Amino acid sequence: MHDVAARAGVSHQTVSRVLNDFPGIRPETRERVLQAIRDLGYRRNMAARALATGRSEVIGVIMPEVPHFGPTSTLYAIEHAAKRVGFKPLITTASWEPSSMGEALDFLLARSVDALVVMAQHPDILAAVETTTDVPVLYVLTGNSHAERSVAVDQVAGTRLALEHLYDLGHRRFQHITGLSGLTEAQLRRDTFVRFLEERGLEQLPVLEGDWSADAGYRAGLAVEEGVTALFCANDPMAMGAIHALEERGLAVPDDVSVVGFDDVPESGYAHPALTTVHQDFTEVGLRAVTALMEIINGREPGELAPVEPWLVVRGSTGPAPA
Amino acid sequence: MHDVAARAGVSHQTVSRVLNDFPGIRPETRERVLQAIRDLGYRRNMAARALATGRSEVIGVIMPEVPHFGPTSTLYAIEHAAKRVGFKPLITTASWEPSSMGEALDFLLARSVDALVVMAQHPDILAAVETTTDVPVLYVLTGNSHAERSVAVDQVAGTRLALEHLYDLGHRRFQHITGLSGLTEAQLRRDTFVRFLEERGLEQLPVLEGDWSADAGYRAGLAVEEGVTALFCANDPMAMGAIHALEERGLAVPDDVSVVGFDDVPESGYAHPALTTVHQDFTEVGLRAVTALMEIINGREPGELAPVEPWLVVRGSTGPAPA
DNA sequence: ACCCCGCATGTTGACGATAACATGTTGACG
DNA sequence: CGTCAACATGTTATCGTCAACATGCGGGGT
Repeated sequence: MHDVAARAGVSHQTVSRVLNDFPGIRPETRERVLQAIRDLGYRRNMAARALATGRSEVIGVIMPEVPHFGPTSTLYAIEHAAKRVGFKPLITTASWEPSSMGEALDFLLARSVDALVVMAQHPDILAAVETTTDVPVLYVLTGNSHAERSVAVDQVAGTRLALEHLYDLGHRRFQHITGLSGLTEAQLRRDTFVRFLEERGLEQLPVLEGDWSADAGYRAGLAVEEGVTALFCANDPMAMGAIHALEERGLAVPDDVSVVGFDDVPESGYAHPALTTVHQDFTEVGLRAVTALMEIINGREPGELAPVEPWLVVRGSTGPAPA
Repeated sequence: MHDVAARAGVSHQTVSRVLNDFPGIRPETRERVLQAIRDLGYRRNMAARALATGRSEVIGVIMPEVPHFGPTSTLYAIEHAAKRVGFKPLITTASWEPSSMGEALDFLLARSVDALVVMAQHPDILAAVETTTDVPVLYVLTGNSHAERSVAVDQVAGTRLALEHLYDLGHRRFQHITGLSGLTEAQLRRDTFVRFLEERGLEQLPVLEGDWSADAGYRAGLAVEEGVTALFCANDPMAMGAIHALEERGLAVPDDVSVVGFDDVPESGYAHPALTTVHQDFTEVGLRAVTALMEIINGREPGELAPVEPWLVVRGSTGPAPA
């Protein structure tokens, strides 16, 4: 910066002002500085800037350890939204063990991130984070729990859309393949499933434990009970695995069993049969998250953090209940 | 840091030494400092550290703008490998326009990243990057071009595995659905496809343009020529889309047409029919990339950057050529 | 008893930017 | 013609850390 100042024949402070778009710089001076910057290929050192200002224009993002569709899509959405306001995400993964979460936090906070996005998949850690720091924190992908500080797709609504669709088609014997045990979204879908059956007075068959993977879906599909006609899967890959298993067992989809997934991954329209699924708009989630964080960073109150509404995409994997 | 020093009754420099594991500190003193750190919940300011040392323990990663399986898997692999050596990835996306790439570079270099991973999907930008900076740069996912500074799965080998498999099954009429035009990996798979047909003296039918998406695969599948019995798709989602299209046209897979994908996404084993595909070990790519970068950062020569070998996973979507 | 050496720790000055305050230069106005 | 804003720019201190050098202290060799 000093060199730039010398070359432009001004003080380093003037260079700083040009860089930060301060008012009250003669256009001619500004041009001289900009030219010097170009000539020298100067790039400002953000570490120094961060030290002086306490801001870094970086958003810390804590991701789950396994790269599933939801988190990665959201990450991309955050990146794109953040880029437009000059921020970038600094990524770290953490499991839900407190030590892992603690390390992730330490790392990000030590780098003086301006905000934190926690893709908190486990309820226990939520509180722990907030007490550790005064950096604005937003939870993402937590269903609609922690509504105060969370941006998420409404899991309860999504689950109900799927189940009502099946119910309306005449199905009365339901089973559910869960997401990875302990994660808030998996738990919300599961709880809503159980409650739905209760409300309608339907038989509670055992819930099948999954972990989001197509492999788990396949295994669970092998364990689906006889007589079940409606299978609600906590995500699309598990639905694909389950369909594969059902067909191996001689059960046709949707003639014998209707299957619904969750996420609407881009391939789901081309599965066989094409998958009926709940669409989640992760782009919107990322956008709202970044928008809200910017409000907080700039000292304004973020608007209402309404849950993002999912919608049902009906395709070939669901049909009327067999007689 | 000053507060910690005061509380432990030492100078701030001693605190610094403890933090950085310098030798020659009395165990008792070290313990006192550590206790003070714990008491005060002190966290060191990496911006200041970065300013003083010029190192940040951050790896800049430039990703393509669209979150496909390969880049995201690799990103995760990089994150996991980097975490073990105390680094984290700072993410930015860029298209292959020079301005976009330039912005991404400026952002990352301004933050004094210690190394750069470029998921360079376009050959033109490769050179541009290197002249801009003296930070160690590694290209990832570039096929086996730029072997000097690149870690990648051997695209030529992978493509040949797929094509030889089909050839050995008796297929003689091939078509190819490409990845997004202009990207190095798509180009390598395409070039290798064309060369393979030349070598075997097979008819060159038009190459079908895709963009990695299942939608594009579906559209291309509708355009597959009559009489084609072997379809090589540049990735798995396009293969799924294409299979869907073929079956809509009354062509059975694999009885009429054999289809091979690329990537081995976790769902491909549960597609219908299960997809024969080329497995790419992105975890290995990420690991090798980080390992090599650490060598360079620490002033050692990185070992040979051998391409990662892909392998073929044969499943139900390929079979003998029809008579 | 003296010297010198090595260990453990303290002191000072970067690093590269911003913030707060200080200065110089115009031009309008009484 | 002198005064005082308002504007444009310069000067100095500061952010939190590390590196280089300085210091104090105890002990072994002669």
